[in-house]
Amino acid sequence: MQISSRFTMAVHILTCIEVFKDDYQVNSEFISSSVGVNPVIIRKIFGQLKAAGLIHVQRGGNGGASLAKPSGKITLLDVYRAVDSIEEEGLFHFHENPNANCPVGRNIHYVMDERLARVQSAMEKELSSMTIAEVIADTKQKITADESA
Amino acid sequence: MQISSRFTMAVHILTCIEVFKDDYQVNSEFISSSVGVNPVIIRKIFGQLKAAGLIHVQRGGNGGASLAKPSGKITLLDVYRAVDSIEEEGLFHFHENPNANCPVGRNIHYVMDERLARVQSAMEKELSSMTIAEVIADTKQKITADESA
DNA sequence: TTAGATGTAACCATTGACATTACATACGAC
DNA sequence: GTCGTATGTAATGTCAATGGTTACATCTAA
Repeated sequence: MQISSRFTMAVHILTCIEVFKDDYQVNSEFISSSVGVNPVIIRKIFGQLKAAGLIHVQRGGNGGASLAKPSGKITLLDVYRAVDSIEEEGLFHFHENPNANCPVGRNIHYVMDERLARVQSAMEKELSSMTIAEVIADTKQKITADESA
Repeated sequence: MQISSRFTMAVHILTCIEVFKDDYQVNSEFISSSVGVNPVIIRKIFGQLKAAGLIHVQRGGNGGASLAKPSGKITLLDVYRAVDSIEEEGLFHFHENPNANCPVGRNIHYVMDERLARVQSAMEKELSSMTIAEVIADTKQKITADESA
């Protein structure tokens, strides 16, 4: 089982918004061309990023998206939480019907929960240490390097 | 997207094997009752755990499963890798058709890969720090505590 | 040889992701 | 105010993975 590509698409979207903001109208059509998916998919992710307070979205002519806060203040954890609804469920999915009449079945959930939470925390800590600003910086640097080659 | 419940089932299975080995014949039927799923599911996970060298499985009367190595030598990462085929794919799923004609689309994969690998490593490091022996010890302790209450 | 266990193939149902069309809704410019 | 343009979202379809279940071949200890 893998984490949905919505996450990498969302990072891609935020990067595009910032990189192209001065030169293009960054709307769902424009971004869909860069990401390589249907514009509707982009709009749905727009909705999730907007709900999380990461971007502003405007309708109408000259519409499109813009960052709601500095890229240095947006961590990959923010993005991950915005598009993957792990809040309620957690990263791990526990089997649902362990037998309460079995000593192991009755206690395994309790015993594992703390450990699974630690694993998820480790992952989230790493995600929270990275910002969109860094991704943008690396991308721009790569673009420049490619052009001079 | 969540990690398959096969992982927590596998931990449950390994715990059962060790906890009940002296008092019961621990076969797929027995375990399925504790885990709360169909015996065939248990047998499929048997196959994955066996392929990973974590258990021995024996057919026929008095058959069943046993640990192939001390529980203290089996980490949760071993179990995770045994049942979730993340080896080839990785934890994250990248969108597959970024536009090579777009400066961002052309480079986003390269820029993100290193970061995603770091996140996965952080998670695996945490998983590798926990052993089945610890899960068993906590489970036994919980059972004793419940009985004396 | 036989009872009992695993190994596995062949289904089915459900779920979630992602794709796509279509259209209602909102906003800016004139 | 109307008109062009972009978002918001419902409806539908496809595809893959999970988990459930039945059935049966295969193996093994007694």
